[in-house]
This record gives sequence, structure tokens and C-alpha cells, in this order.
Amino acid sequence: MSTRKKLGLSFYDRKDVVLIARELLGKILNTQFDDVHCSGRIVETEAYRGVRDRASHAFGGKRTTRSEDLYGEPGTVYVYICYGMHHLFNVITNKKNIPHGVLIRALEPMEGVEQMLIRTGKLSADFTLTKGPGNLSRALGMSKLQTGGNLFSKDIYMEDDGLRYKKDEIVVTKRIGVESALEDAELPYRFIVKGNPYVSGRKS
DNA sequence: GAGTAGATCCTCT
DNA sequence: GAGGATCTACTCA
Repeated sequence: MSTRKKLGLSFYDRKDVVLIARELLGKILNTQFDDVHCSGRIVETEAYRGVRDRASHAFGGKRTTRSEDLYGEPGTVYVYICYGMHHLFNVITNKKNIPHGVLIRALEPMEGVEQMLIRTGKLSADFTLTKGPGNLSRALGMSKLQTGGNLFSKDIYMEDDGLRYKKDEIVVTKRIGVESALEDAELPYRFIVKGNPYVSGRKS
């Protein structure tokens, strides 16, 4: 096993949210709820570029109860419920009051798979366990309770074990499920690890 | 395999 | 009162 190092404030406290989304590929997301440790390597992300991005909850500087955490300190955890049943997990970047965020869409399970199976009610581990933002959050135990927290706590944190994907191992596409964002739906803000079976939006 | 509808509830208008 | 950064199952072929 190679050395795993927690990502600190300086990783999130940068201006280019698109770059951060790209760099999050290969990082390890850890959660520790109920004394059970779960982790997985991130293989799919999307950048949401704040006030200039129609797909963002903060487009045009809109500030509401729900999106308030988007304006938080870098490293803040933003979880919200979509379609009434899915929790979506985001990481806040850039300075406070600049609502940039990265949606974590898929990861490859590493530790705590047993617990993920219990949480999702699945009988065996397959590629759907952490494929897609809804499934991922359920498997790791993310819920609205986590929103407003940060990635420097013992409950949720990111690690870097030194893995770097090469340029030709990363595919950039437009984002998923944001057709209502008009022209911004075409922006190339989605990053995926080429050929990884946990990446969402493809047949099994 | 591809396409579509239904589930389900919180937030904003 | 409408709609959403989704997922699954079911239909049809």
C-alpha cells in the first residue's frame, strides 16, 4: 500500500473549479459513520461554476436556503436531495461566497464494501454499487445531515495516495442531466476515467 | 438492447 | 403547485 495523505485546505482553495474537478479523479473519498470506515477512488466528477453556470443552484447569484452551503468555505460538504429520493454529494471550492462546487458522480469501492451492501440493500457487489451520484451517496451513507460539514473532519475526508491518471486516461464530456441549463449544458465540465466500469451513464 | 414512465419529497415561486 | 445535478424496472423489438 502506498502512503495516503489527506487533502488540505489548499487543494480546495483555488480558483479553477474545472481543474479541481479533474484533479479529484483518482483521489480517495473516505467516510466514517457509525464507526464504520468506507472508502472509494473517485472515477467521475462534474464541475459547477457558480453564478455563471445555468446548471448551478447559484446561477445569477441566487442564494437560497438550499444552496447556502454552496457559498461556504472551500472544503465544505454540500449534500442535497434530488427527485425526492437521491442525495447528491458535492465539494465546495474557491473562496467563501464564491459558489463553486464539484459533484462527485461515481467511485470505485475500496474499503467497507460490506457496509455499502447493507446500506444499499444489495446482495452482492456489482458495478452499480457506487455508479452514479445517487447510488454513491447511499453506499457511503451520505445524507442531508452531512451538508454544511467539511472535508477536514473525521467523518468525511479526501485522500491522495499518489495515483495520477495520464491525459489519455481521462475523458472530458458535457454534463449529465442538466438539459434545462440550455447552452451551459454543453460545457465540457464532466471528467471520467476512461474505461472504468463504475462510470455512470453507460450500459453494463 | 433501447426507450420510457414512475417513484417520491423538498424547495422555491 | 411545479419541478428537479436520478435510478430502476418494465415494455417493445
